[in-house]
Amino acid sequence: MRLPISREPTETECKLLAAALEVFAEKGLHGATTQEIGSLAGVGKSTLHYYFRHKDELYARVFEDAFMRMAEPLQERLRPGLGLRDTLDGLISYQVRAYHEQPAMVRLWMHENLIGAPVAVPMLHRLNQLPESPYRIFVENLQAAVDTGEARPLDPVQTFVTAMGASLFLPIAQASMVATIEDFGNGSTDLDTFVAERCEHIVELMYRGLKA
Amino acid sequence: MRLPISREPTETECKLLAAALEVFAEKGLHGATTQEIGSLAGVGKSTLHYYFRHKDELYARVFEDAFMRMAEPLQERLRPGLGLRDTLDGLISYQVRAYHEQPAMVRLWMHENLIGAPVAVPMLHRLNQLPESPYRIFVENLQAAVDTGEARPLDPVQTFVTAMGASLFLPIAQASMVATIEDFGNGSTDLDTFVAERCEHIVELMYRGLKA
DNA sequence: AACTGGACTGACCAAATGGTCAGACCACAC
DNA sequence: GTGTGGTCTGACCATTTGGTCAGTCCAGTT
Repeated sequence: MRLPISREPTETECKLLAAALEVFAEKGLHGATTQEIGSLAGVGKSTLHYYFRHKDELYARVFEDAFMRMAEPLQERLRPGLGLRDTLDGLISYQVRAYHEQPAMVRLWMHENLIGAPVAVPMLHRLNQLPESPYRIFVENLQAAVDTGEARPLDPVQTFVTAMGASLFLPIAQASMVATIEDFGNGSTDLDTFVAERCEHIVELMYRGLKA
Repeated sequence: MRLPISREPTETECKLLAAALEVFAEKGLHGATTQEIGSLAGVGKSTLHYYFRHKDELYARVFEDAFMRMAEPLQERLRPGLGLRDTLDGLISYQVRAYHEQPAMVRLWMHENLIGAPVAVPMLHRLNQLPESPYRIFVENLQAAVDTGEARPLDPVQTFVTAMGASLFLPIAQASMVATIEDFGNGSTDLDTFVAERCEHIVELMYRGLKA
């Protein structure tokens, strides 16, 4: 009867977390049903409520896990002291590739944004407080590039938002954008090669646009 | 008893469409309830089903109306023959401002993307077929700039995606991004001034990044 | 064998969902 | 007055929802 607290997660628990990630990413917090998550994990929905009292608690747990799993590799790529181009490349190349390969993460985050980001906003504030926050380092490296004269004067926060948008927009709006790529692209390019070319395109565009 | 077909829309019908836009933008097709839309319009949900047989039909109608209302002004701004900078500015300035002022449209479109864009994709294909499609003109103007040597060689479709992402990302991910702006911004800037500066920032960045 | 406690479930509940339908209401025509 | 036809609604229905709960099952301990 007691709820399990802080111990090695059961195999069932892991299956539930994996199933929940999939279903929450597909349908969002409100669209997902505990029934469907349970079935996908191979258990009844009662078992879900046994491990995670409420849907919201499971959701918060899933989102935090997924978010940290995506943000961690950024910390290796974005080191303090990197030059303008390496800083841009560190953020953009990783995000373009990672989110293309794991579209579930983008979907999960978009659903989260559409309900007001109740889990993401506190997480971001906590993360950005730390000196090793990759986003903080990106902004600080940009500011340093401005100070040393490598980059022209610019608002590093604006540039951060632009870099994020350029990297994430394709997976975010994939359903709509693929239609346009089909209409205007040279026809032979499939989505995978388009994404592969995308890293170089964004980094080159932004580097040229930012350098002094 | 008969369903009304092709006549001047009743006042109630207009109220329902306006209410539906608001609720669909907030909660998406599946999250919205006919009950809530009806109440917001000041009628019972039976009235909604009287005018629009099914929720899906109302949704498709609302989305198509809203999409065309947003795309139309672009046709005035994006004319064939514009130079590189004017083409960039035509798309970006309008979208940054319009979607900041009407965040409901972005939300509606994001929800639509998350369910696979069943209404948007056919619409886009239809729109892009036309020679006066603003997206087509944007891409063609970019290609022309490359051909005349005003711009360096580049893939105009990649550039289109980048321009869309840079313009739309802030309203798309507002809930999360505002947190980061608060953490790293200079503190005094509120969202409105950040958005105002955003147009110039993106256009300048992309123009410098694209020109030969 | 008897007991314990965690893992798990089927049956159940109140609430909410999209949708239906018979009929009320009302301005207008005859 | 007596229709008529469009507008609108309350009551209703089958289904699904998140969540509860009593109780089953079973490995380990004594």
